[in-house]
Amino acid sequence: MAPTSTSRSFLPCGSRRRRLVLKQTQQGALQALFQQNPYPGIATRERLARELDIPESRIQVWFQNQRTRQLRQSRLGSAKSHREGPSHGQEQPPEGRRKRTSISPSQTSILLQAFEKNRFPNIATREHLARLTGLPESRIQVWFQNRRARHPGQRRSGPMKDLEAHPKPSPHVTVPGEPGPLAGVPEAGPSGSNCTAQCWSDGSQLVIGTGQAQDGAVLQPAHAETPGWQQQAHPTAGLSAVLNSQHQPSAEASSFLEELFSATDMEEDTHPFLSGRLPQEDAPGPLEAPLSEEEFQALLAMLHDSTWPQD
DNA sequence: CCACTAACCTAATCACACC
DNA sequence: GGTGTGATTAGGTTAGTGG
Repeated sequence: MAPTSTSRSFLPCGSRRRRLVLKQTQQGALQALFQQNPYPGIATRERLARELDIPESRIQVWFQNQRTRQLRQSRLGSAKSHREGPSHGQEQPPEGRRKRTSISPSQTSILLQAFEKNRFPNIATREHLARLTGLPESRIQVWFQNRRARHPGQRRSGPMKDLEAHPKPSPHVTVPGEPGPLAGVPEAGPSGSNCTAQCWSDGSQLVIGTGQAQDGAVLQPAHAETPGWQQQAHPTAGLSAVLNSQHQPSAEASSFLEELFSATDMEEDTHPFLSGRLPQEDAPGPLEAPLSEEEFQALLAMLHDSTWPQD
């Protein structure tokens, strides 16, 4: 792993999820549970999520980080006597995993389009995709991770562009055909030198500040996880059914894809949603203004054509 | 300024569905 | 059994928070 000299120094403000600050009580509860079981299954994580009012994906991340911390600690302390590996000597059988999410062809299509434009979507983009697809943001994130891992250089039609647009020099991997850490991205400098403001008015309207082409993508603020419909993980819930019935390409889809596709070198979306705090947990809300599948596909095709002329 | 840690990443692997 | 892909893991890096 290269030390990422170039790193994501250009990571714009707002490219990450808002950092969660855990309360004492939340910390305590998590710690307590961690002692009992450092590898909680989906059911436990969901329960914790409800009880602590923290998105399940954040709980998952917290446990990941916590395990890392503890391993590191125990290694530093007593370089021995600590078994590594997930088994951790817990007697309880491993809890169930999250139910496999089934992603429909139309959802996949949306994700693929986004992927081809930007392999490293930031939180706002992921949230948007979550809305468009009806999938939880955390699943979108995982989808992109898997996709990047399995289709490193995959570039169906955007030759160079894609490369130059590479949002963020990947920390390590350099794939054949991959731009490598630099990619000549006109980065704006680390300290948000370039983060020209735009406002986000909670509705659906946003005003972009003087963005440059690269930052042209317009994005919504990052709302954290997506609770409501996200009951998907519930063992009893028929996820696919929910998804299929829920996923309806909406007007929102078109506007987002428009943004997505118009930002030719879009790369990492550099739009902060400055204005203070965002509502802590904001469900994406139901998809609105549905389009028919055909309309949506037509729209996609149209957008595709208009933005990938060279293919 | 600096330590801590949430968020994010890759790489490897497991798990499951489908052929 | 092979393939594709979602889920999870370890472990590393980045960047926000708070002392």
